[in-house]
Amino acid sequence: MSCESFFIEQLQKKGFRLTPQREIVLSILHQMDSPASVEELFAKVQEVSNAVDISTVYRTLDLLQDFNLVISIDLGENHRVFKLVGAEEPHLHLVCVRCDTVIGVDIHPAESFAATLMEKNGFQADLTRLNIPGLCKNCRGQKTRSITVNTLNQPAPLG
Amino acid sequence: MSCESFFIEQLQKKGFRLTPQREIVLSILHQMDSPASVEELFAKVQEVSNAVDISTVYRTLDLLQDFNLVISIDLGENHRVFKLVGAEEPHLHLVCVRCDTVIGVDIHPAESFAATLMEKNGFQADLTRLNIPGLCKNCRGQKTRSITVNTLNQPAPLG
DNA sequence: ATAATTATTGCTATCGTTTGCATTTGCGAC
DNA sequence: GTCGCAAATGCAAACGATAGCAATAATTAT
Repeated sequence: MSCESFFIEQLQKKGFRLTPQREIVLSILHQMDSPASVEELFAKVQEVSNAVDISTVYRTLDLLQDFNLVISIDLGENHRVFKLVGAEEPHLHLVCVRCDTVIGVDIHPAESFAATLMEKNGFQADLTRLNIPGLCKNCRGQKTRSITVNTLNQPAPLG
Repeated sequence: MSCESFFIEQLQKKGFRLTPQREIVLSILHQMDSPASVEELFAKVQEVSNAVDISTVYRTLDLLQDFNLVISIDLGENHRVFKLVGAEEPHLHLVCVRCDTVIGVDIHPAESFAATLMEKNGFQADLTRLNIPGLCKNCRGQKTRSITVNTLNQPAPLG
């Protein structure tokens, strides 16, 4: 697969090595159909070989992120998930703060917004790393929220 | 100050208590002129009273976030900073991935973009929690980047 | 003012992630 | 193939952040 061949190519270019551990982690990422936590990924890696250490999984994920083959998404509450993006068009991610679903969407609607930021602030936004928090279609429909959450969502003070 | 009075009001409303520790943390946040890490905040808190535990600082920051008086910004690399926003208009944050500077900007240019997301994806974006990664004016000018970083920033593979 | 109630604290243990280091192993040179 | 070197690994220790819990202290009722 070309995702693997790109990985191998990148490794060789940098003088890094192709190891069984790295192949396993990449293949597991391929199997996932939604972004997965380290815990999930490590569990699946261990099904293949229980000799692989979790620190190697972390290190491989870092490497894949450097290669832009994987992105990580912060779900808040110290919850982070990883997603293989190598084969896809660049896109941004809508992250539901309620159910943690991640939706990849076309990057183009954001480009005029990015242009405004550049014009007004001289800031060059990196839309491929942009994760947008909010409520997905499903969760938006569900209005039953706990009292605690409701009362906390009040307007900010004035001074 | 009205930020403090809002805090006290919110505490009373929920049956929570105003403690010296909470007052200290809030006053330290007031002193900071840029977003600060827990490490920095805790150091300053200890200058006031070294009896305050770091877990209390964490808990107070959580509480202030629930009250929408404080926001936290993920700088990546497991680096998180906190910023007092109680007195400000809601705005979004431009986060420089190079120097970690955080710039607060007006939320309005993002609203048409948010409208597009709602229309196309049924997703209700929360712009007040939106942090946009990219390069700030200063860092955009500096083209001298390490070879490692340059070679890593290559287009994604096709398949 | 005093007592009762219960939120909050500091301490400790724990969890998830990272780092240091000796050992292993991939990979190029021979 | 074998050798040599440096990258990568597994292990264990360290680190930042969190949770449990007994002791403390802020608020309410008396």
